[in-house]
Amino acid sequence: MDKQYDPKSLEAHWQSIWDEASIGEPSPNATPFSMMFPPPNVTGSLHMGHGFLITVSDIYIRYQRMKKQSVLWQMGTDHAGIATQLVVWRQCEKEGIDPRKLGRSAFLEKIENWVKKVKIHDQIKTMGASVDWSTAMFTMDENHSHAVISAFVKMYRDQVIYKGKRLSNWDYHLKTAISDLEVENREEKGFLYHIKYPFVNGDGFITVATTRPETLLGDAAVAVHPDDKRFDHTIQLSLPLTDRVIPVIKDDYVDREFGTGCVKITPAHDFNDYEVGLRHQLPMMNIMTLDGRLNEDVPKRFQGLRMDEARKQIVEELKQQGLLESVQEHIHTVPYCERSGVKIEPLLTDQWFVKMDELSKVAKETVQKKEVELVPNHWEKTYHHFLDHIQDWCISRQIWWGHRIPAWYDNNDHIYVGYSEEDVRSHYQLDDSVILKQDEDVLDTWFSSSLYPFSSLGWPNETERLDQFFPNSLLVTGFDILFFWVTRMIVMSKYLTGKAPFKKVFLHGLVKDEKGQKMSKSKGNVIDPIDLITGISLEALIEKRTQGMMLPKHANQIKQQTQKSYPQGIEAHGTDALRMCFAASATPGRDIRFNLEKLKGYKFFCNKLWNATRFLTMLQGEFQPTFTEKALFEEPIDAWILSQFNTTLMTAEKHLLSFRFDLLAQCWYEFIWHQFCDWYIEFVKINVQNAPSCSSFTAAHLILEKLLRALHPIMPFLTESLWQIVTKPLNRSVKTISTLPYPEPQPIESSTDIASISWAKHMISAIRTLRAECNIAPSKLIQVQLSPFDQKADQQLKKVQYLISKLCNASEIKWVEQPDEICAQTKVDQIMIDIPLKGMIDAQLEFNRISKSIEKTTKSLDQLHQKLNNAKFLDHAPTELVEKEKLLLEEQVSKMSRLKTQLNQIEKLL
RNA sequence: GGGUACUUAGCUCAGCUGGUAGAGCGUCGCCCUUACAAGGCGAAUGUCGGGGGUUCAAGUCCCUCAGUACCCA
Repeated sequence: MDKQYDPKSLEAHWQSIWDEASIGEPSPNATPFSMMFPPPNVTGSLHMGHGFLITVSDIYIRYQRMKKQSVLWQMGTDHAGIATQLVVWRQCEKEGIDPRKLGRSAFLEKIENWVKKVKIHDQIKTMGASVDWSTAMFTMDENHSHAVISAFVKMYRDQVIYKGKRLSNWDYHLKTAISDLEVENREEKGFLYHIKYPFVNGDGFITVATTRPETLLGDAAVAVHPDDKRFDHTIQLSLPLTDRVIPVIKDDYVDREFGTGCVKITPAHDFNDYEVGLRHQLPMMNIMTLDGRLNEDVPKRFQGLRMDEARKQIVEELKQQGLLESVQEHIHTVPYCERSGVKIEPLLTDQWFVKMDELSKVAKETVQKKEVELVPNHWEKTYHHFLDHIQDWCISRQIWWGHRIPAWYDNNDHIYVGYSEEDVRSHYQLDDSVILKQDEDVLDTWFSSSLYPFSSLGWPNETERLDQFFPNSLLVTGFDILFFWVTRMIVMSKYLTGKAPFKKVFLHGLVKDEKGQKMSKSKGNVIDPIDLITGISLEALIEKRTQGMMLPKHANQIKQQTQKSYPQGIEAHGTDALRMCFAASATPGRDIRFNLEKLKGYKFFCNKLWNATRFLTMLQGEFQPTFTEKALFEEPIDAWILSQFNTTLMTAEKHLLSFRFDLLAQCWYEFIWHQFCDWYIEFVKINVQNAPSCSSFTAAHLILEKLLRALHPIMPFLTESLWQIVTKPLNRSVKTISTLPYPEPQPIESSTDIASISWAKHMISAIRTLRAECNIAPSKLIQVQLSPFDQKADQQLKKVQYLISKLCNASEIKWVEQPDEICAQTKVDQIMIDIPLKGMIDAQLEFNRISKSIEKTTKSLDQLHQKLNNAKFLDHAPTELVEKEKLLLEEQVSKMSRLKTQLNQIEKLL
C-alpha cells in the first residue's frame, strides 16, 4: 500500500466493477425499499445540489441494501420543457438558424439530437450513486407520455381539468403562459405616478396613483373605498388620452392609506383588478399583443409600441396635458420570468387549468393524517399554508417541446379530449367529415413530473413493479421544490391512484458558497462537484466561470474573486472525502455553506483510515488473520474497542434513520480517529510488541473489517478498496462489499474487564496533561507514585500498567505511603497521582500553574456553595442532583487543600 | 403586508423531553515516538443577539425588541 491515500485510480476502478455487477438492481424475495431520484434536467450538468442529494440518498440506499432489503433507486431524466427548448433555441440562433422558420417538427428533431448527448449520468456515477441503471427512464419516453395523456384525459373527463380564458402570467419573449410558481418577484426602484382623471360633467377630477401608467389605456373604472365619502359614485370620468368614459366604483379592496386612496382598475392586466372586474362585471379590455406590444384597441398613435416605450410616451403626453400631478420614487415588486428573465405581463388568454380546491383538501389531509411524513416536520406548516392559498394550476405552455395537449378542435372550436385523434373520433362518434385539429400547446413539465413516482413503475398499467414499489418508501429532495414537485406529486398521486406517492419526504437544505451566497452562473461562484473530486487549475476554473459572460467587466470581477478564493485552484479530494463532507454538512438548517477547508479535513480523514489499514496490513506479513466471528475478545483492549464499536454502530444507525447525516458522519469520525486510531491501535502496538502472536492482532482486523462495512454507505470507494485488501488473506472471492450484510453489534463476554481500559485512559490522559503542564520533556522518563493504596484500583493497575507506563513514558508506577515532597499532583477517582519533580522542572512555572488552578477551584467552590446554601434548591431539585453537587463540593474542598500544600512546598524552591 | 426559519468559541456548525456549554477547522506550546507531519501529545477561548417573564434552575419554555435569510402576496 502507498504511504498516502490517492483516490483517483481507485474510484474509477470500483465504479466500473459496480457497474458490471449491477449493484443497483433490486434483489428478489426481499422486503421492497424504493426511492425516486429526482429526475435531473436532460440538458443539465451536475451541480453541488445534486452532489449533496446523491450523497445523503446513496448513504440511505446502500444502508438499506446491506440490510438486505430489495432496493430500488429509480433513475430518470426530465425533458424540462422551457429550459431545454431555450438551450436549443439559443444554440440554433448561434448557428444562424431561425427556429421559427425551421418549424415545429424540425426543431423538435434538433432537441432530440441534443438530448442524446446527455452527460449527467456519468457524473452521477462519479459521485458513487448506486441507482438502478437498468430501468432508467426519460419523461418523453412512450410509457411516461402515455401516463401523462391518461392522466389528462381522466382529469378532463372528471371535470378537474378545464380550459378557460383567464388572466395568467405571460412571458412575451417566450410567448407562453407560465405558472405563478415560475414567477420571480424582484423588489425594484420605480415611480408612483399620480394621474388626474377629469370628471365628464363639470369641473373636477380624481387623482389615482399607479406604478404602471401605460395600463391606463385598458382601464375599466376607478375604484374608491365604500367608506370614502369624497366622491359621488354617479360621477363619470373621462379616461385620459382616450375618448373613453369610465365609472367610479366602490370596493373595499381599495387601501385608503395607499397613494390617493383611488385606484385605477385594469381588469385584463392586473390580478387584483381582475377580481374587482369580475365582482363589478366590468369589461375586460385587453390592450397587449402576445409579443408584448400595444394592440389595435388602443388609440392609433400608441399601437405597436412596446410596453416600456408606451410608458414613456404616455407619461410625456399626460405631462403636456397637465394631467400628471406628481411623480414619486417608489419601491415595488416587479414580476419576472425565472427562466427567460423578462418582465411578466398579466394577460388574458385561453389556458388549461387544474382545479385545485378539492385536490388541495385531499393533499392537506394526506399530510395531516401522516400518510406522508415530512422530515423535518416544521415544513408541514409551510405546506399547509401553501395549500390554503393555492390558485388553480395553469398547465398549458405555448412552447413546442413537451407533451402535447391531447385535445382536438373542430371548425367550431368545440373541444374533444382523448388519447389520440382516432380515440377522439370513436369516443365522440365523429366521422371523417369532421375536420379535427390538435391543440398546439404542450403541458407544463411539472404536470408530467408529478406523475413520476408511479408512471416510472408502469402506471396506468397494473404492473408487478408498481405493486411492489409503490407507494415509494422515501423521497429525498431539496426544500426549494416542496411546492413545485412534492406537493403536486401528492395531489396527483392521491387523485389518480388513491394512494400517497411516498411514505416519507426528507427535505434537505441548499448548498451555498463559502460566504453563504446562492451559487449561480451570473455571480460566477459556482463550484462543480466533479472539480472537487478530480481537482482543477486556477486557469481552468476561471475559464469555466467566465465562459459566456456578456459583460467583460463582469467577467473580470469574477476572475478576481476566483483568484482570491482559490489562488492555487482546487486540488483533487476524491469522491469519498466529498461525500463525507456533504454528510457532515447536512445539519438540520436551511443553508449548507460549502467550505473547502472542511473538505480538506475529510480528505485527511480518508488518509487516516487508509493509513490505519496500512499499518494493520503491514503487521499482516507475519500473521494470517482468520476473521472468524469466534475470534476471542478476551484481552481487555479488544473487548473495549468492540464495545466502543458496538455503541458507535447503534448510534450511527439511529442517526441515519432519523436523517441526521451530520451526526452520523461525526460519530464515525470520532470513533475512527479518536477511539480506533488514537487509542486502540496504540494499545495494539504494545500488545503485539510484547507477544507477536497475540489475539489482539486478529481482533484488530476483525473490527476493521466490520468497520469498513459499516462505513461503506458513506464512503463507498475507500471502504471497498480497503476491505478487499484487508480480507485478501482469506482468499474469499467477494466481488464487492456493497452487497454484503451490514454489521451487527457483537455480544461481549461479560467476564472481560472493559472498565480497566477506561480507567487506564483516564490515568494516561491525566499523567500526560501533568507532564505537559509541568513542561517535562517527552523524552524524559518519569516515576509515577500512587496513593493511597486501593484494592480494586490495584487489580486494574495490574492489568493495564504496561499500557500506562509505555504511553506515559514512565519508568515505574508504584503505590506509596507518602509521595515525595516536591511533586506534580493530580487525581483520578480517589487516587492521587504524583510525579516527583526533583531535577525535572522550573519551580516558577510550577508555582504559576498551581496558582492558576487555585483560582479556578475558588470560582467553582463559590458556585457550589451558593447553590447548596439555597434552601429552595435543596427543596425542589431531585435528590440525585443534590447529592451529586454535594459530592462535587467535597472533592473541590479537598482539592483546594491539596493545592495549597503543594503551593507551599514549591514556594520553598523559589 | 402574510408566513417560515435563523442569531451559541476567531470561522463553520451541534446542543433530544429545562440541571454549571460541545465538535471540526483555526490559534498557541511541546514532539520528525518506525501507520499517517494529510501526524502525535497537551492548552487557551464563550455575559449562548438585546430586554423581560415562568422556574429552585433557562442556550433550551413564554413574551418583546433588533438583525439576517428564504417563501408567498
